Amino acid sequence: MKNIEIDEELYQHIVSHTQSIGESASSILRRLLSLTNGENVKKDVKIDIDKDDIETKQYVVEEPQENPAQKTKIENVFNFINKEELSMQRGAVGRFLLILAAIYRVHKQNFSAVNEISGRDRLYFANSAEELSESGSSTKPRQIPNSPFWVITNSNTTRKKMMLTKVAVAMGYNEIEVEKIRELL
Amino acid sequence: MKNIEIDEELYQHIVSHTQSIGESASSILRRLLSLTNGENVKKDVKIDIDKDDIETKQYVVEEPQENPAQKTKIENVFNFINKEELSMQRGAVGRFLLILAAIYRVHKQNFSAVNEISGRDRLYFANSAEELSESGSSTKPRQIPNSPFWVITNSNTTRKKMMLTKVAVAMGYNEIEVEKIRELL
DNA sequence: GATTCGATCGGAGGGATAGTTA
DNA sequence: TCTAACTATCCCTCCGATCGAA
Repeated sequence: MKNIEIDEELYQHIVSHTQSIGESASSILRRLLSLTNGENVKKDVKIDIDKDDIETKQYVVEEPQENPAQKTKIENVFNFINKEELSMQRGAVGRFLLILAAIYRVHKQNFSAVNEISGRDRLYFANSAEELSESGSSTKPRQIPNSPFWVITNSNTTRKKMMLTKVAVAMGYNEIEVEKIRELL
Repeated sequence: MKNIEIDEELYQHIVSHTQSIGESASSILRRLLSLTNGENVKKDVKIDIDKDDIETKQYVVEEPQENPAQKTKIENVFNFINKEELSMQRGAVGRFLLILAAIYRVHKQNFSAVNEISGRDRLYFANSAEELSESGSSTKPRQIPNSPFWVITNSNTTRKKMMLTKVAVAMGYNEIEVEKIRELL
């Protein structure tokens, strides 16, 4: 649980959308932000069970699709990638960030695994610009759009591709899928 | 100010939509909940003007009266403008081109009127990079995306806004609409 | 003078490649 | 020592504020 500070007016706005006695701020906000059930369910049981159980639960809750577990996965990533937008970027950095943002959207839950990916002495990913700046010089940290994650940007395109590869692998993609992702850069 | 307690996941969701360094929870939430006005607006102009002026400004800028012809026109332009895409551009040039591209899409027929818009000795618009290059030095011509038109790009932001204004006027927009367009930059 | 306009030039971003380290 | 992996310097391009010109 986290505490955040909001202004009076916003508070009243949230309160006014209460739909049941004793409803929590999280619950109201989730409804207002359309972040309903799916994620709720996982959250609600976290208190009682351990990590592994949660994973199991998730699979139950998530799409019970047949075979194409991988197929839907890659399609999801590409659903969040606007080819037009990608090709519009003036350099590899823009594309890099867009691809990472797409992967983040699809893998919010375990995206933090990217924090394990790093170079010999520089960090590659972190949750703040500072951490990255401190791990090397001129690392040029950039925030992955709409995510709390940051990446290092000072590297050649080859290394950016390697980084993408590692991220894709960490998210569980297979060789072919990884190749597709890396080719987007 | 009020404090509310929310779950970890919801917290991450909110954080991930931060759009500026040090942005407050209220500000992010207001954006996500489309509660634009209120404190946000006031904040943005606080530096320059006093409270009374703010109130006035707000009322003026709000509500674009219902005048069917104008309404549909402005809606058309905005249909072709992806706010996300705009805010993603790293500089004014990117936004400038995107806005012009949107106007072009809506006003293909008489867009060539922009060729009349020019500076003291430089051309501002033309149908080729060469024409623009020849009319001045380091004019940095860029093609308006998905159009046969080119614009000069070497100018300060103020001038780019003026150029947008002239284009909007040439396309027949009224004062309020022009202001909305120029504010996109 | 006052104002508008042009384009130079300082600054930031991008990323290949020279240099460093294991 | 040689090589592979990694870092970050440094050159190039883009941006656009600023200041000189008209």
